[in-house]
Amino acid sequence: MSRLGLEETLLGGQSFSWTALSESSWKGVIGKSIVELSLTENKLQWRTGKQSPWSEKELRNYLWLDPSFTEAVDSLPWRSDPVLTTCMKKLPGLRILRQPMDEVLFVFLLSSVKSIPQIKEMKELVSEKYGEPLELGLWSFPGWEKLAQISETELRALKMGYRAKYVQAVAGQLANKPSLLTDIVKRPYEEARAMLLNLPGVGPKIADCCLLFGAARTEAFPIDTWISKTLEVRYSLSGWSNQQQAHFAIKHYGKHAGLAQQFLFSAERLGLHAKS
DNA sequence: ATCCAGGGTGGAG
DNA sequence: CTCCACCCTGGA
Repeated sequence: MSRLGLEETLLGGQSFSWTALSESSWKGVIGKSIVELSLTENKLQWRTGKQSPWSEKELRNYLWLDPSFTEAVDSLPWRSDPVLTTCMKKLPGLRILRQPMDEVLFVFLLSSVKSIPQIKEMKELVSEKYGEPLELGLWSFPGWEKLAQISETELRALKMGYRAKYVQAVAGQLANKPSLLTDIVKRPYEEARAMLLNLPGVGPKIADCCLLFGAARTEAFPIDTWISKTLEVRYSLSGWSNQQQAHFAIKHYGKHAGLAQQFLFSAERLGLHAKS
C-alpha cells in the first residue's frame, strides 16, 4: 500500500465519500458509518465512529484487502504491456473500492460533464439538506427513498442542473420497486448492465461505473473521456468507437479489465506519463 | 466580457 | 454513425 495509491483510491473519482485530513489521513462517510484511515510508515491504521461502527471485516471488504486483489493485479497483462506497467508502478496499491450501490448510482448520475470537486459538492449539499446528522457534524447520504419525495425544482437548487431530472426519475422507479438495486447486484454482468441501462440518465459509462464501483464487477470497463484518450494516445486506437474500444479492453486486459481501467485512468488524470 | 469544458445521456437526422 | 441540447459554475 503506497500513499499515492491509497490517496488516489479514496479521492481519485471512484468515490466521493472521502476527504483528506492531512497528507496521509482521510475521513469517509459510507452509509451511516464514519471511518478514518491513516497511513504511517506504510502501515494502515483505522478507526470508526460510535454510531454505526464498522468491523474490521467490513473495512477489509470495502478496501478489497483480501488475496483476490493480488490475484486480480497479477492477472493483468503487465508482462506484455509497458503502458500498463508504467501506470501500475506509479500507483502501487491502487484498488477498486467495494461501495454500496445506492450511493454509487447517485453520484455517477451526477457525474456527467462535471469535475470531481463539483460532484462532491452536489453530494454534500444533498446530504446536508436531506440526510441524517451523524457525529462530527457529518451527514449521511439521504437514500433513494428520501430522494423520491424531493421535487426536481428542489434538486435543481442544489446545483444539479439537468441531472436533477434523472435523479428524480430514478428515485421514482426505485420507489415503485425498492428491491431493484439489490436485485441488479445479484445478476450476471450483462443482465445487470441491461437493467441499469433502463434507468433514465444511465448510459453505458455510468452503468459500468455502477457495476465496477458498486457491485465489485471488475470486468466492467467504463469508457470515459480520459480512458478514451488513453486508448487513442497510448495504444494508437484513435478512430475507434467506444464499442470497439470496449471490445479491445476486455480482450486485452482480461476479466479484471476494470482494475486496469483504474490504473490507466488515474495515471492519465494525474499526468504520470509525462514524468519519467 | 465572452467562451468553454467539466469521468454523459437521449433524441434527432 | 454524428450532432447537439441539457444546467450551471469556475477559470482562461
